[in-house]
Order: sequence, then C-alpha cells, then structure tokens
Amino acid sequence: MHAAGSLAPELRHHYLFSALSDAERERLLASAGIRRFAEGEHLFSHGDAAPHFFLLRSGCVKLYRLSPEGDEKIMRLIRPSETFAESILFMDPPRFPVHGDGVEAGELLALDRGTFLTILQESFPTCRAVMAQMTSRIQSHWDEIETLALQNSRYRVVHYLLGLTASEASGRVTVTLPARKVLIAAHVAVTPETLSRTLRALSDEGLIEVAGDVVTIRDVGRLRGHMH
Amino acid sequence: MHAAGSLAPELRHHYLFSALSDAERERLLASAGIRRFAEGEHLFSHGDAAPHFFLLRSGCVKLYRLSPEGDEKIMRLIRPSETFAESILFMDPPRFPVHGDGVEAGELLALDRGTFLTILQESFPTCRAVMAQMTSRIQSHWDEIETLALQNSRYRVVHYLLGLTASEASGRVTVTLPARKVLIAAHVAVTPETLSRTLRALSDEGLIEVAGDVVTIRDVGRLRGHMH
DNA sequence: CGGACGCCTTGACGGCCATCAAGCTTGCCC
DNA sequence: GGGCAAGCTTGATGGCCGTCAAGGCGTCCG
Repeated sequence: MHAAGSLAPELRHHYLFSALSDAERERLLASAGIRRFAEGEHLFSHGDAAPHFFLLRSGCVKLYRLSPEGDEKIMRLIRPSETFAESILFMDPPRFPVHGDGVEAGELLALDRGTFLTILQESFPTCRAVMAQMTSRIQSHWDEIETLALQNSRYRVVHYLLGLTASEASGRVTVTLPARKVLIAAHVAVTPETLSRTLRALSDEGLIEVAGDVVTIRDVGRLRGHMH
Repeated sequence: MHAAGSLAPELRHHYLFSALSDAERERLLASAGIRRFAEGEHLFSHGDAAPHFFLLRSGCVKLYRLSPEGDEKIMRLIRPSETFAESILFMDPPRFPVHGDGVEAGELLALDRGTFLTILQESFPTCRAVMAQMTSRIQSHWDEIETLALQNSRYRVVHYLLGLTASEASGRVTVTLPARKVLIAAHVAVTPETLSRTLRALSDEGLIEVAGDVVTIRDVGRLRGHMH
C-alpha cells in the first residue's frame, strides 16, 4: 500500500466527500493509502481490526459472510467509485463486519478512520451525507430482509434482475450480469443450480432471453407481474 | 396527540439525547407530541409521510412488512425507552419504511424531524451518537440477513432464544418470551406451527423446558452447540 | 357451570429447493 | 486439433418446512 497521489478529483465527485473543502480533501488523501489486489485475493476478515474504510477505484470486491458449514452469503458486490465499510467509523473498537475478497483485480483507496472522523466534526454537511448514506443502506437491508423472509427463490431472482435495470425502465431491456453466476446466486441466496433452473424457467415462459451473462428482459412490466 | 410535559429526565438518560444541552432538550420537547395507542391499533403505514420519529414510553410496538399475500415479517419489536424510525431524519421526502402497530397499549413520544435536525447541526456529539446507533442497527441487520440466508429454522429459533439471554450468561437460564408466540414466529420468519414444533423438539431433547411463555434453557452452552 | 373464543399444538401431506452426480459448453494451452 | 479445466446446466432424489385441518387448553363472561 503506497501513498495516494493526486486523487482529489475522484473524491470531489463522490457523494460522501463533495461537501468537503479542498483543504479537507487534501488532508484526507494525505492519510490515505492505495492498495492493489488480485482476483481472488482475500482483503480482510470478519472481525479484523479496521483502521480504514474504502473507496473502490477499479475492479470488483465481494463482501460476504460464511456459515460454519462454509456456505457463503454475499452481502454486497462493490463496483468502482463505491465506498464500503463506512460502519467502522463509529464502532469502538472498529472491526470489519464481513469478509472482503477481490473478485476482479483492482485498486482500493484506503481512507483513514481517525482523519475522517476529525473532518466530520467540522463539516456538518458531510456528516449529513454520511447519515443519508447509512439511511439508504438501512433501507436496502430492510428490503433484503423482507425478501429473504417472505419471498421464494423465483421472486428473489426476478427482483434481482429488475434491480439491474433503471427504475424507470420499461419494455425491452438488456442487462449484463455484473459477475459470474455463482456469485449472483450467493447474492440472492440460492444455489447455482437453482439460479440456473430459474433463469431457464423464465426463459421458457418467454419472459427473458439468456445468452451467457447477458439477459434480455422482453418486457419489464410483464416480468414485474410474474414474480410468484 | 397533545404536548409533551416535563419529560426532560427521560431524554437526559437516553443514549441518543444525553449529549444535548438542557436548552436543546427543552426545544426538542417543545416540538414533540405524545400519542397514546391501544393494543392492535395501527400507528402508521409503510410509505406514509413521516414528520416524526419516536421514543416508546410504555407498551409495545411492532414494526413489520407485509408480502402481497399478506404474510407478515416483524422487523423489530419495540420496548419502552427504545427509539425507532430515526431513519426518516435523513430521507427526502421522509417516509416510514415499515408498518407500525401497537402490540400492547402504551404511549409514544413523537419527536419532530426538523427540530432534531436543526439541533444536530449544532451538536456533533449527538450526531455521533446517531451515527453510532445507525451503525449498530446495520450490524444487527447484517446478522439477520446472514441468519435468514444461511441458517435453517431451528437455528433461527435457538439464536433467538439465546439472544434473549444476557451475552455472558451460562448454565441454567430462564427467559420470558416478550410477546405472543405468533409474533415471535413472525420475527424469526417461521410459521407458528414450525415454532411450536421446534420448541417441542428442543424440549424433547432435554435442551429447554417450556411452560407457556416462560422458557428455561437448561444449559446455555449446550444449547449453543445444538443449533444445527 | 357451560360455552365460546383465542391461542397454541399436533398430525398428515405436499411443494420448494438443496444436494449429489453427470453431462455440456467454452476457453485455453500445448 | 486434442485435452483439460472451469463454469454452467440438467436430472434424480430427499428433507425441511409451509399449508390445511383438527384437537387441546386456558380465560372470560354469561
């Protein structure tokens, strides 16, 4: 991990940091580090001491939990310019709440907890941005809990596909799965076999067309109506 | 809903508000209201405009979601002196993310969103308390998502029972279920029938003793080992 | 005391989905 | 091209748990 160069523009355009002054951004970057990682590389473990939170610059990272039997549930797939592990800012002591692995090689910006906390103290707008971010995460958690508790696997898969489309989309839409299918499966909490069978069923019903990792939804509205 | 009287002590001892000055607490209370509710009374719906968040003074409230088929998943059971719906502080527009019903008659303190946001702006320690609160909620959501995704119903029931005991407890412990069993079932995402059968199985295996809503765990450590 | 109502339990059954085990397709390298 | 490996698909089977239906067991109230 080496020092962060002139990344100020990257931060300026990010929701969480756009309310900071140039001086504050510089201060934050001065304390930050860059970490390159390879595909499959283990980045941190659930429970590890966590002095940083992260902004992904390139590649793809999975955040996941493991059951004692070794089953994996992916909590989030992180894509470039997304931040993660902000929670560690307010924990005492700060520890990662999940495992993190590289899925595609890339680069992380590791932001220092203490520095950012000091800056927060002086920037209520940024405080508010952090809280808004946390709020929207909480929203999505509640949606996921509801989905896991109340809905079957077919619903979860359809819901996931629809989530890949823009919310105002309608009619015929083509999306690309953001990762290998085994990862998608671990994300929607089904086995790869069930994911495969579900996609095939949807396809047989004429609702979607599947070609590798490219899925064409033949009619978004109609798919929405066929969740059960 | 009528004005809040001299409730300052209640707020002073609450985690979220203890960092406020007396003047700020007074200001918050001046804008607050009290709402009494009956058992079974519907308090608000998922999606309703939400000008307040709440502190429960007495009774019990359930926060829940419904599936289109009418199945209910309880997200939280609120007990006196707990706050809820703080998320609405940072939404735009603020809307309740769940339904809320009274489970036992009681009284709510409804705290004004705008007033609290103004106060937050001037009190970084309170900001930080709010963020810490949100962080711990996020933690528990991740635990719940993991449990729903990776564990079977027996595990979830055992996990719930263990959650009712103090974390450092060991040996023989007696707990009282905090609500009717149908609500417990909706909380751990099983049917009442399955909850009943699971408790019976645990009881047949000599792990617990059940008498109405009083459950005696014969050995906490041993129960922990029998989750699967 | 008797009956009714809620709440919980118990039993029988079936469907969903995980598991196990082959096959298939694709890309890669010799 | 041939062979191998990784990722995905397909099939057969079984177990968990939801559904439906009936039965027990308190509590309340006439």
